[in-house]
Amino acid sequence: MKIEAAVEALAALAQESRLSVFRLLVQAGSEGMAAGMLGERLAIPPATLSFHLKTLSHAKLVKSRSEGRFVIYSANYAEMDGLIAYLTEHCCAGDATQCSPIKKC
Amino acid sequence: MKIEAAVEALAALAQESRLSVFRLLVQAGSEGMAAGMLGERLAIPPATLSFHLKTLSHAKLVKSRSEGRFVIYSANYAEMDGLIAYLTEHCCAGDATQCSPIKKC
DNA sequence: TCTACATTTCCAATATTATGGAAATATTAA
DNA sequence: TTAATATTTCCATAATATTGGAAATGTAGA
Repeated sequence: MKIEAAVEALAALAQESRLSVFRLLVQAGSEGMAAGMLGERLAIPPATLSFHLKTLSHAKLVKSRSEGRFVIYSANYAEMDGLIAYLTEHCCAGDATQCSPIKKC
Repeated sequence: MKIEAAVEALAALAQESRLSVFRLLVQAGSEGMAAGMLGERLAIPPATLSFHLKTLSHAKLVKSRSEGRFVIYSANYAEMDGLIAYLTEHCCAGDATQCSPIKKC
């Protein structure tokens, strides 16, 4: 992952509504969750939610698929994996033992 | 770590200059690096750098100490640890094996 | 086709963030 | 004390992000 992609992923997650959406999608697992359900659960109006989902999609942190008139969003674990790997590699370098995921090994 | 702190840490890192500063401080290790050296290495004007360092400090991602007329900044590994742990716990939950730091174990 | 519903786009208002010159502050050395 | 250097604060400007109502788009069922 390049620094530009890392910045974009970090920015996508650096907003409480979006981080909440992402967490909910992680909980939802691979089945994902419809946009409307996300909005209902988090009390976010449709237009606002759509804006945030677009931001997360553009950062590749979520995927979407259509099912009838529903749009089902799901977390993209691969991209999150990439982000965590980036942070672990570039932001713990030289002192990697201090970062918890590695410390656990 | 609460969601508010996670958002603040993510926001602090979600800007290329600041992420570069943090990476440089990680490389610098516990000795840290003077503000002026950071600005020189990254070609960031003093006022701009000071603004970004304040943002990183407020998010607790960097610490600073004075040495004479220099202010030495250093990475706060503990907070980065906390952020990575938060992301690993809340953003990979239920499917934790898909996140690389754990996959490596 | 018509109606209902899900979601997105459009748009404008508001809020937040980023930038950097200039002045202020702080420290050291002469 | 004075001059030099390091950093921060002040400030105005510009850029970007957030919000959500209303209209548009797309889909399913009657």
